Order: sequence, then structure tokens, then C-alpha cells
Amino acid sequence: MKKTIYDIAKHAGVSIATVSRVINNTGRMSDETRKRILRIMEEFDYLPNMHASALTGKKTNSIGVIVPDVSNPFFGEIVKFIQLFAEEQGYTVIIGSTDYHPEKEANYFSLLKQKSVDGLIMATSVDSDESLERLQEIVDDNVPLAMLTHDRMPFPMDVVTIDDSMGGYIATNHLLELGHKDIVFVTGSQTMTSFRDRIKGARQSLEHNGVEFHESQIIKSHFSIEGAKEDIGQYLETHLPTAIFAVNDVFACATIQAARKRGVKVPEDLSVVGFDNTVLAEVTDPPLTTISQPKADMGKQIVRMLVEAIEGKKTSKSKIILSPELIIRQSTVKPEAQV
Amino acid sequence: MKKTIYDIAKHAGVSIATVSRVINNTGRMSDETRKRILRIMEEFDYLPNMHASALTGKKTNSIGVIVPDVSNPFFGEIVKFIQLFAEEQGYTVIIGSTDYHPEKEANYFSLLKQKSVDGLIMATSVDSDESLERLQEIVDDNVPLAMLTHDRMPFPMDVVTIDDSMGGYIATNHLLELGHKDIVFVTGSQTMTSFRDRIKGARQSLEHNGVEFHESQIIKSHFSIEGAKEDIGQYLETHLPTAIFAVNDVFACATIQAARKRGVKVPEDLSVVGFDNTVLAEVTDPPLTTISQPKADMGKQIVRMLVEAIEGKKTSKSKIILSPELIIRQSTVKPEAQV
DNA sequence: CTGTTAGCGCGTTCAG
DNA sequence: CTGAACGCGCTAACAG
Repeated sequence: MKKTIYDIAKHAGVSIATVSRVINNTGRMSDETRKRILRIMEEFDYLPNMHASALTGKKTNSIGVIVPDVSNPFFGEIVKFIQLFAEEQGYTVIIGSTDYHPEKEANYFSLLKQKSVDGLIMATSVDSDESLERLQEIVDDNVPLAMLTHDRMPFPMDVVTIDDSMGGYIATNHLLELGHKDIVFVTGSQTMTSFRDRIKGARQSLEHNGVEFHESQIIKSHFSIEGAKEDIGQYLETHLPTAIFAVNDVFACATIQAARKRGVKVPEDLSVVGFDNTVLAEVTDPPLTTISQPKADMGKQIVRMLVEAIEGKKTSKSKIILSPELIIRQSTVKPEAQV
Repeated sequence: MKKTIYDIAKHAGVSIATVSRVINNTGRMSDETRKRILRIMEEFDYLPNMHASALTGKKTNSIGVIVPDVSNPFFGEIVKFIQLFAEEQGYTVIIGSTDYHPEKEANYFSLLKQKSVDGLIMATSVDSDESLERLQEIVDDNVPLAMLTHDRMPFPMDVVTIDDSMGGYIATNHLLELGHKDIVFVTGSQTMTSFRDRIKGARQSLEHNGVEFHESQIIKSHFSIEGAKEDIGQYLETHLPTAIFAVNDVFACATIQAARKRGVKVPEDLSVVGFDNTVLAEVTDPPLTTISQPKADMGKQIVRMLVEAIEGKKTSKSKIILSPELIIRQSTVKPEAQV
């Protein structure tokens, strides 16, 4: 019961070439036959076989997206937007979640190459030799690349990020303006350039405002909420600042919980700022003051650039840096208001 | 610089048929040549062209997964697990997020059919005529189907759900045991069979414990957190129960926030139970007592069943009902403890 | 055990 | 404007 282009041609009383032309909108033909063929295709629920056309070297109309973890709300939302815009452009999306495993990342590159995607969006920090090697192969195939969130460019590619440094800057500025002097920073893996930049921006803010900074003001933690709670809790035992800036909402949540566990109230005793403006920021108590990334816009821009590159409308690479935004909720108050 | 099976054959000094055999592990041949060919494939980074093999009617080693919303933490986690197990079995996953649009759902069915996936997992309530029609087509192609979370079976297929009814039952029992009598229920779209069942279980618990139930104890709300907050808040103005059971964590979060906005403290003034045990339950304040769905297990089971069906190791359809579990955190206390 | 050959469904010439 | 014929990379008979 499979419909092929031959079936359509036969029922329309034309040759497959003619049908092919209406499918691809190429060549010229009488408007009448075109319409008739379209009607027949409709009637037969005919869909061209992707594999056959991909085999002859045409586009697959699919793009690959690699993120560290789909179950992380931030990436979940990003993926959703990418998918949304990609579909608007007629592309389907193949998602890969690496769980922060370079090995899995490398596997995805192979896989996506095998599936011959037309383009690739990466939101992971492609680091390992293995990954780089695999990526090289797909670069050799002239598959357009686009990088999201990260700013490393082992190969020429389009990039969309936010100004992480500025994000860190305005977050810290906000605390400074409220009157906080004793601020501590929570960050994760230093291989994440975005985290580093956020901290960098924070330090710049401190500097510009004439506030001193010591390495001891930084808490380095891990990815899991549990681990972070532990790490932050221990730190708080030794020193209790009036404010904490965490490089993402997950850490900020962990901070709130670690603090509360020790009888430290947020925001009364401790102000907290997060980063990403995920759902988490909305549901915690108190709702989190955080730095918002324009996820929808990021998704839109990166898809736009990638599709343009795929369709050859754009040959040079570019980099778009979007602005983060401070979202003030209730986790930050003036220190005077603190007990 | 594309490697084809011909290149490998040439360099190995054999015919393509032989290479094809080692790729597919069919036929017999000298161990030596097999190894030699494998070595050459390795050396050349040769990957068989999927489209070519799919074209000849072989499996594509891919399965489609359709969920309502990837950015919802519950589905994000489910998808993650499905992907994990599917990859272990050698299948790649194509994810579709419908945003609760039947239209998008229908589109995904077409798309997945076109991509000739080997099987399909659905976590949406396939309702619309359009969807059903498209689904019919893929059923006609003998593509195995599996349904997750939902229990509607328009066609024969494997099913994995939790016992939603039991979930509602134990959640309500928990509240009853704590001594609550005045319990209100928050639910969403009634087309979601899972929500209905949870409420059904709750009513059974009430009944078994000789507590009366009135329709007025149910708050029907919408999907967005914002909308839910509004709806619940309004209800609370008219009547303040001692406990609320929400059919998912999102509603539970909304409940907590709506309550707090009106000066009602959780759990002191109001106990709250959620459902799903998503990250949200961990980060809210107070951490949410909720009903946990064994997401990893659900993902594992459904992938297992689907793969068995795909590989023909299983012809009959089955239904697996997993048990929900009560996770007691801090959003529920005895009413006596309440002010 | 291995090589040969005919498709798979479609895009693309190239003559009509 | 149309139709026949070839090739894409691979699998599956069928020969050897």
C-alpha cells in the first residue's frame, strides 16, 4: 500500500518527471496539470520518500541539536524554541542529550553525520579530542555549524550567546546597589566558559565599585542539586555573607535550601541572585531575582543563521551577542532590611 | 571524500557483497577476511549510508517519541530516560513536542512516517480526528506503537502507565491519616485520563474513610502556572481547606504561591500534595510532599517493549502498570499543628 | 565462502 | 513541456 512517485504519475497520466517537477517546483508546465497532480498527491496522501531523495544528494531538511541535558529546564526550553522555529522553516530537529559525557557527544556527531543532517547546533562545550575529531569530519562535509551559549570556536561557525560577562556584572551591580558589601559567588565547572565569564563580569563590577575581591569569595560546586547544597552549606558554616550570586538558577535554589537548613533566611538574612530565569526561579520561595536569557530570541536567531547558511544565503560567519536582563523578584533586599 | 561500500571493498580486495555481509553480520566467511574488512572500515571511518539501507526496506534504527511539551520537567526527564535506554538498544530517538496542539501532533505523525521510524512512543492523548487518521496510516504500515502515561488505546499497542488511581488514593490517604477532613482537589483538563484517574482515586480514598465529597471540592484549572495561580487564588478567597491535593507538581506549586499571596502559610495553615515528583518538588519551599512516578523505570519498560515489538520478539500487546510512591517532604503536616 | 546483479524510490540529465 | 534511462549506496537473491 506504499505510494511512490510512480503511482502518482500513473494515476495522473503523466511521467514521474512531471510529478517530480511539481514536488520540487522546478521547470515549467501547464497550470492545469500541476494542479491535477497536486490534487492526486493530496488524495493519495503521498509523501516523497526522504531516503530516496537524500540518497541522491538532496537536503534532508533536518538539523541536529546537541545539548548537555534535556531534562534541565534551561535546555528544555531552548530546545523547545529551536524546534519551534526550525519547523517554521521546514526543518525537523534531531536532539541529542550528552549528559555532559564527551563520549556521548562524539557518538552524536557520528550519528548526525550518518543521518546526513543539513546543519548542526551545539550547546555543549565541544572539548574532547574524540569529539573534535568527529566534528572535523562533519566540517569536512561542509555541514554548517552553529554554536549556542558557548563561545569556543574550534571551527568557523555562527555563534549566538548572551553577554555572560555583562550578566555577571549587572547581577553584582544589583547587589551592590542594594548596599551589599559582603558578596559570595557560587559557580560550577570552570570548563564552562559561560560560567567563567559570569564570574568575570561579577569581579569587574566589584572592581568598578571599589569593592575588594578575594578568591575565598568563590564557592566551586558540582552539577547536581544535592552536591551543590552540600558544598554551599559547608561554606556557610565558616562564613555568612549578606548576599550570594549563583551562576545559574539551580545553584541559586541549592543556596536557598542550604541556607534555610541552617536557619538562615532568604532574603532577610541573605540575598540571592540566580541566572537563566528558568521555571525554577518562579517556583522557589522566595521567587528568585535572576538574570534572564532571551531564550526564545536565542533559539530564533540561531535557527535563522543556520538555515541561511544551509541554504547558501549567507557565506560569512557571524556572532550574535544578546543582552541578559535583570529580573528582580523577591530573593534580594537591602542589607539594612536584614536582621 | 565520501566513503562508500565500494571503497571499502576495493581496498579490501573483495566484493561489496562481502563487505555488506560483515556490516550486517550475515552469511559466513573466513574470520580472517572479516577482520581485515573490519579493520579497513575502521581505518576509513566508514559509516554505512542509512538512507541507502533504509531505501531497501531495512530498519532505520530510529524511534519517534511524541510528548506534549519538552520544556515541562516531567516530560524532559521522561524523554531523557527514553533516549538513554533506546540508545543502549541501538536506536536513535526523534522527539516531537506538540505543545498540546492536535495539529502539530498530526504533523509529527506524518513526519515520522516519512522518516520511516521503526516504532513510535506517544505520551500525548491522541484525540483529534486528524491525528487518529494519520496514526491509522502508520498503523497500516505495521509500525509498532507504545503509549506512555495515557491509557487510551485507539489501536492495539503496548502501554506503560502508573496506577494513577492508586496515586490519587495514597495521596489522599496520606492527608486523611494526618487528620485532614477538609481537602480540596486541583486538576486540569479533564481530557487527560491520568488526571481523571487521580481524582477518582482520591474520591475512593475519601469514601473508604467515610469522608463525604462534593463537587465543590474540585478546582478545575489550566495548564499555565499563571492561570492556575489565579484560579486557585480565587477559590481560596471563598473557602480555605486544611489541605489540597493537586494532580501535578505544577499545580501544587501554583497552590503554594496562591496561598502565600493571601497570607496562608504552607504547611502551617495548609498542607499541599503534588504529583510527579519533578525537580519542582525539590526546590519549592516547603519541599513538596508528592507522588512519585518511576520515570526511569517507565522509560526503560516502554523502550524494552517497543524494541521487542520492532524486532519481532513479541507479538502480543501488553500493558504495564507501575506503582506510584508517596514521597513525604515538608508541605504536609497534621492539622493540629496548624494554627 | 565469495562475487554478480537486480532492484529500492527518486532526482536528473538528455533526447524527444 | 515530457518521457526514458542512469545513478545514488546498499541489500538480497542467485550464481559460482
